[in-house]
Amino acid sequence: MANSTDDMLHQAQLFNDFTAKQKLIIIAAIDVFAEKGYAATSTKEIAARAGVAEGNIYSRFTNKRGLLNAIITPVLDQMFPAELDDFIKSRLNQDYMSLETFLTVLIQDRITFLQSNAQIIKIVLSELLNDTQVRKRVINNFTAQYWQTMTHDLTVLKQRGVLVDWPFEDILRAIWSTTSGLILGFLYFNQPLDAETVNHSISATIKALSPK
Amino acid sequence: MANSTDDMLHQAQLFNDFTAKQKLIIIAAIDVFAEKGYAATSTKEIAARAGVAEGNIYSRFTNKRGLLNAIITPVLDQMFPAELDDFIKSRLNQDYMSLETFLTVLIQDRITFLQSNAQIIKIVLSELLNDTQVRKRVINNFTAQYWQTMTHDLTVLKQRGVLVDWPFEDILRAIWSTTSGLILGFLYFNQPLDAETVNHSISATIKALSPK
Amino acid sequence: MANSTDDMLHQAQLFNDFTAKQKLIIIAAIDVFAEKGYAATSTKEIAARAGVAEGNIYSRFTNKRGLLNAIITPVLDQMFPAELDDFIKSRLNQDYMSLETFLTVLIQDRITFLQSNAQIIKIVLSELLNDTQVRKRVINNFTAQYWQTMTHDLTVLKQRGVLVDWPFEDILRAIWSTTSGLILGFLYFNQPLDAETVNHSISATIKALSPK
Amino acid sequence: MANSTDDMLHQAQLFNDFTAKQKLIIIAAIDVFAEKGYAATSTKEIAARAGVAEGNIYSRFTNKRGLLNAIITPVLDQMFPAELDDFIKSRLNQDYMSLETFLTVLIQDRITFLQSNAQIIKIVLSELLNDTQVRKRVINNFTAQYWQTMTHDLTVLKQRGVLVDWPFEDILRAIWSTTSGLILGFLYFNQPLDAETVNHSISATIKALSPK
DNA sequence: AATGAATGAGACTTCATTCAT
DNA sequence: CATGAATGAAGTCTCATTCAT
Repeated sequence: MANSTDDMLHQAQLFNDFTAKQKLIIIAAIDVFAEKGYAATSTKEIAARAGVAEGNIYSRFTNKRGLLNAIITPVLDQMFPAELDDFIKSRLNQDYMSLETFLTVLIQDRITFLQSNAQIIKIVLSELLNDTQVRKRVINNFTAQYWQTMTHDLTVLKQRGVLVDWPFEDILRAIWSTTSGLILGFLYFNQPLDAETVNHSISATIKALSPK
Repeated sequence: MANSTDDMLHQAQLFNDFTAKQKLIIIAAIDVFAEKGYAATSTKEIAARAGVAEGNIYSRFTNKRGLLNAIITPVLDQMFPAELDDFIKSRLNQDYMSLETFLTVLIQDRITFLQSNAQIIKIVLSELLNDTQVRKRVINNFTAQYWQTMTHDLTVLKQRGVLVDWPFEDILRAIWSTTSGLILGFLYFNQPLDAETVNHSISATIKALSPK
Repeated sequence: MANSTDDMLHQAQLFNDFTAKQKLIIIAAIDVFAEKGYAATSTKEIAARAGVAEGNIYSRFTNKRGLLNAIITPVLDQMFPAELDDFIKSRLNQDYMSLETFLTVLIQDRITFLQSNAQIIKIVLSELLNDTQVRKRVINNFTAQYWQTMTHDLTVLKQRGVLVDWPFEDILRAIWSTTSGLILGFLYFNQPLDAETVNHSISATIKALSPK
Repeated sequence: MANSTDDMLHQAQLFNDFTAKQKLIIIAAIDVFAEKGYAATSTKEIAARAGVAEGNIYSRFTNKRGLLNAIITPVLDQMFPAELDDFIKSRLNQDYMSLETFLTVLIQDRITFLQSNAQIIKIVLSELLNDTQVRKRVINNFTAQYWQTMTHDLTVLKQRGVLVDWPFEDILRAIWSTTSGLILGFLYFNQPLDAETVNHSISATIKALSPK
């Protein structure tokens, strides 16, 4: 499946440091990696799809894994942002910030992110399951700053009595399960990602995490 | 990582049609496929880990993919069961069956299933992302009978007013997202799967799917 | 240049631990390595010359360097023997052992050895110049036992007053320079290795190392 | 190992026809060729070590082998000089010229030459073993004029009765074996090249070639 | 049935060389 | 003239699969 125009525009932003030909390689690699998986993809096929000589891959990315890393790194780095959305940041410490607003902004933001990077997300996901190194990077990115930011904010909500008093792990899992379920259905099973569907998921999460 | 004793006992049941030597191959293949992914695993490594000659793989399983299919088929076939748990079946049509009981039994059952087949689930999951054929089989298994069974039961609950009035897709996604999130955390990120954690997930799902 | 019949008989003894097909590979590799050097030889050419599939090289010898090592190891191990020729051993401690006899037996023995392993010697020599690892192995083989054996015997000859009183290094260099010069002329410049030529070299060494 | 200052000064003389940038390439190539051998060296590494673009190699030296030839040619041309040292020339036809003087001057001169061109000598040596073309050039340089000059002078010494009456091949081999043994020990095995060591080698050669 | 040696296509990668800038 | 990106042939090595024993 070829990248959509939107994807290509978005990827153009992610890979600004690369030359035009390098971008061709990256675009092609994203396509094939997302379709068949990293291990089942040959550099020959990538080169052919990019319309360049195979050697280019190695002069720019050192080796096949270097190409993979160049692709997934920017997405990995943005997957668990160190800072929350400005809107949330500005209102969270004010007493009128509801759980509903918090979760809505949070989940919407991540859905937009995941959808914008659909193809790369597929690759990251597949490697997450198969590659210990990638898994470690994800865990690291998660714990490094995101965890602290989130737990800080969740604590505020807990103290205000609008959030269920569970361990943060369970709360975060609930949020991410819903978000991921939505995206995976969209990415792999042609399920819609329209406003109503998203709203149901957000609504489900809000209810799930509200105290009884 | 080697299979646990529980896994091996469970797998012994799944693969009763195979000879002892074939089971050795299957056990070994499950281990390596789950660890590194199908594409990154060589038949030589499987044979070595099983302690048999490489040729044995081909005499019974035709080829590498045949071995994969032999492994994932029984799990695929049970992943979306055509019939619900006896307890649910017996009570669902009675008016005192609560959403809470329904979801608790349903989710508990799938968690038990997924956990019992942890290694194979990893393999199925990875192939789901990378292999169109496997994805089609999953979709097929899902829609064939499970969908009808579930929608029938969910309809009953909806009519009784204890279930939110959303499309079945959204309801099923909510259930499966929670369940999968729990299992994936357990399988890939060393998260616990103890009673409290499971209860929180189930509780979250119940709240999520209850009408306001 | 193909191996001579003598070489092949000799090599059959050196490589007894290998199967027939492995020996074919070794014979072919010796030929090409000796002719063009290790680095300039492709495994494809070796396989073609041996009449086997290229993969065989890797299943038996791990990699290209493994094949080189299999070839040079037995020769390296015999190049600087830990024990001298029986004849020398038996007579050296007797008072009538002359320097002439000592050197004649010693040099003749090494010439026979070097000539019998002509092709492999070429390979060893080339690697000696280009590969630090091989150089270390040679130095190690030299110092491990050969040095002690030789210096012990040379000491006896010195004490008897029939050997020039130089450092052992200089004496050994004189012996090996002559021997090597003879062999290299034979191997690379089509010079003869007949009795008269050898006798002149031995005679030169005897005179060179006799006290004035 | 980088070139010593002496080497660089010496090389500056050998490669006067080249521009500064070309000399940088030559210096770098000498280093790497001497260390790993011609075949195992990439032009990319040479360019990197020289601090120039890879294309420069090709604009002046045509190709990799052209670079090798540019390096070894001046040394090959001087290895077997057509004319002997002035001192020898002037005195050889006089009756008081001793074998001792002859060999001392001759060997000292070659040792100085070989030592001054140590790195290039390593390259020449390695190619001598692996490359038929280089071997032919050496043989040609040897036979072209050096052989005639030497045999002429050796004949004088023979007639005067101060030189052993062997074929010239054997005499020249004795001289060159000793000289080469000295240099090789110095180049590859960290052996000393001090006055005493050299004197022993020269002394050995004199004795070896004196009539009994 | 079982073995694992053998095969050869094809994977990843290197590298001498070219050529547009 | 200088650069180094680009090329693609060729190299090393892997691996699914076959088949003689």
